[in-house]
Amino acid sequence: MPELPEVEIFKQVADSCRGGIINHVSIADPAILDGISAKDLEQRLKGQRVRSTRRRGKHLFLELSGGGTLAMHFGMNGSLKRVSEGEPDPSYARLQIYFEKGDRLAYINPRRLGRVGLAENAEAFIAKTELGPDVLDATFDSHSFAAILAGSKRDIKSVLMDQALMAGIGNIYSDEILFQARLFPGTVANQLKGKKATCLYRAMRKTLETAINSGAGSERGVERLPKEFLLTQRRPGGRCPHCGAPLETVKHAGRTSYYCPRCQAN
DNA sequence: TTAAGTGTTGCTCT
DNA sequence: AAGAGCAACACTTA
Repeated sequence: MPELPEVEIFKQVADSCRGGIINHVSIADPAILDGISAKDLEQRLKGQRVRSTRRRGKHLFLELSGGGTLAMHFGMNGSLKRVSEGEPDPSYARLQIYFEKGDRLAYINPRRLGRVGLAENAEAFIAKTELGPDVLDATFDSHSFAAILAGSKRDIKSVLMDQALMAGIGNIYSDEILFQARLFPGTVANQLKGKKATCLYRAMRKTLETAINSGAGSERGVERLPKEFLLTQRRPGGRCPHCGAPLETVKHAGRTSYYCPRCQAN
């Protein structure tokens, strides 16, 4: 679930904790830590404040008042929740940041495929991880997007999901974006030039923005998406919201793509 | 009961 | 060098 729209919602959750002084940190599962021990992380966080938050693709950064940035990734599932004092721990809360006021921020990660680490700053983490530009960043315009497509002979679905080329899109939203753009997932990227590339770029931005505004990542997020979204039907037996044809699936690199065989012509 | 499937990423092998 | 296969993990579905 956590692709760009969901992580953007988690960012808003983290923002609501800005300014609070961290009293202590509880790490229920050190396996989700990346490159730092539980003890060191607690030492580094204690007494600090979350000064600001940033997002790049599917990564969330909590920038600390005294330097250092907590870098979070949510894996194939996972979320961030603000928990009030006295409320029980959410299931699968692997790490919790307790604030002096009593509330806390819970990093939830059932499958333990996500990671939390401490970097000097977001830029350093981004460079090390080789993350491409965030697809919703204002500087990532249709020309930058078209240039990436022109430089790849791979299928468009893989290119959209390649975090080193552009960051934020995963299996779910790439299906939705290609559906909105009426493109077959196996279309070769460098065949999408000019108007076609621009059309796909606009579909990408609009789809992600719509998902964020629909409260993606909150509970029942999919049901709150517009009914013309493929995602509302993205399951075995689902039908195209546009023409009613049964959806079909193809596999690329082990990932299942859903598409409408009539609206997304090969 | 068991096995296969799943929203991600990163490694290995070709 | 790009792309396939698989492993990491926990849970759900067939």
